[in-house]
Amino acid sequence: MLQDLDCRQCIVRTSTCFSDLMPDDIGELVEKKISTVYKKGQTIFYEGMMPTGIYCLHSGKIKISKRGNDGKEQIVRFVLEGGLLGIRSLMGGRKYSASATTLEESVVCYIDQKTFFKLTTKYPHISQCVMTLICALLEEAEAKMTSLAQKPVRERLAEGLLILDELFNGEGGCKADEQEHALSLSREDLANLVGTATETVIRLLSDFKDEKLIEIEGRKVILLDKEGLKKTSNNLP
Amino acid sequence: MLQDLDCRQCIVRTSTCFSDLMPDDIGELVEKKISTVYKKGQTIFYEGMMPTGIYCLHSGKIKISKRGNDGKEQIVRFVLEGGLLGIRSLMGGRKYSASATTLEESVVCYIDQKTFFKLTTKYPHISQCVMTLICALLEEAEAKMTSLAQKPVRERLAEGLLILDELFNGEGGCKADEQEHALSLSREDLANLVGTATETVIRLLSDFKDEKLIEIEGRKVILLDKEGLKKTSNNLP
DNA sequence: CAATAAACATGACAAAAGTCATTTTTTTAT
DNA sequence: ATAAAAAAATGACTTTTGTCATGTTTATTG
Repeated sequence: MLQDLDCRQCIVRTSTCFSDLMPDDIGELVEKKISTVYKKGQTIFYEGMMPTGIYCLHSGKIKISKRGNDGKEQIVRFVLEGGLLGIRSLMGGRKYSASATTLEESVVCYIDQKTFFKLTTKYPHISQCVMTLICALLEEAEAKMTSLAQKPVRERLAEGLLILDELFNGEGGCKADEQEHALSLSREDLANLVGTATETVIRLLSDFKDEKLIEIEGRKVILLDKEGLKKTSNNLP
Repeated sequence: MLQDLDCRQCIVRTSTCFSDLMPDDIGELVEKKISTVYKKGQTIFYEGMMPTGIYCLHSGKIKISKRGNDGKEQIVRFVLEGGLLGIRSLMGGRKYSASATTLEESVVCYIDQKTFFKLTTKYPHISQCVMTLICALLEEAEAKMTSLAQKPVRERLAEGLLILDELFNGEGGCKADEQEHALSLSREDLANLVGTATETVIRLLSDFKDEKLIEIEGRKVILLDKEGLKKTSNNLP
């Protein structure tokens, strides 16, 4: 557990709904928040639990995933540095419908619901901001539903790679020359994101490699030809 | 266009977020709302348009659907009597990401955004209620994503039939004896809901009939054995 | 630094689901 | 009521995708 994080400097404040707070309220956050370091692969909350507050991702990367009826994992979305976790469930007053697991070492701050709701009451723009956030998530979820329902795996995988690159490697994704950036999800995670079997992902990745769309270096996938991937994802233009 | 609908009596008020309004505000709604009768198959708004207000479904049934990249339709959800249409897009300040089309003759009331936002400002419980609504939609969307990604078509179709029955034939669905109630979506709509080809739906429905799970009367589908359908949907318990 | 486990890769095969062609039935409109 | 159109049904066939078995490489850890 970390005690010395100062919310004043935190990326969560600059990138999400907690901007424009008065000094006293930030002070309360600094006191009340509980910061924890999670190692890669640890779970912050589990599907089925009742939320008691929200989590802010100070640093790291997190996957949000559900389990289907046969216990198979489905990755629903990712949360990056500066993002919020578990607001949907808290605001909706319902159990977590998915679990949150770190993809790499991450620092997460917990804010109990009382403190959080005190803020939303005092600052209506927070609620407004959260609403906008959730609306965007719903729009994305519906797009993904359509993809899963209509596209063959090959197209979904190409689409998934592009989305991951955009997400993990910043706006515009990874530049062609700065290839240090690369996707390092396991094949299994990739399969659970795209909705297919691990073996199918592996086969398709090596197809993509043959077609010079990507480069494979161990577990890392480097996107070589994004235009080509876009075409094979069937997302025009 | 209808002029004589009185919002005081409207099911939209009793079933959604517009309860507890002061008489004057209801009066304004009665004046400002624009009511329109849509015939079966007509579209209320199209994907890509910018919302200018919200729609309330006074009576009828509506499908909300997107088009995939190949133009194929994907049904995203349904709205029934008393429901709201297009709030997600209006609140999120974004274009409609799906279209709304009637499944039967429907009466729809339009409320322009100015009037609507005046109400949300005056009555915070409306925003709160809309938030809860959208959170529920997101939870459903994520469940459906998982279904589409993981379940074979047969299971999804059984699940779909049960959901439709629950939705269209009231809580607990259609009783075994009152078989006047029945699903009357076209096979194509069913396919676009479940994410498969029309022929596959037809074949599976006739399998279900052979297995005495359903009865087929022309285009109508009557659920005979809901327990059995639940089993074949693989949703336990 | 071995030893063990985990992740990745590939082949062979089976099952699931889609496509296309054609026929039958139902609905709609004249 | 009847013609025309739309929806439903069925068959034959192909493609896609999943599963299982097995080998190989890469990480982890005592």
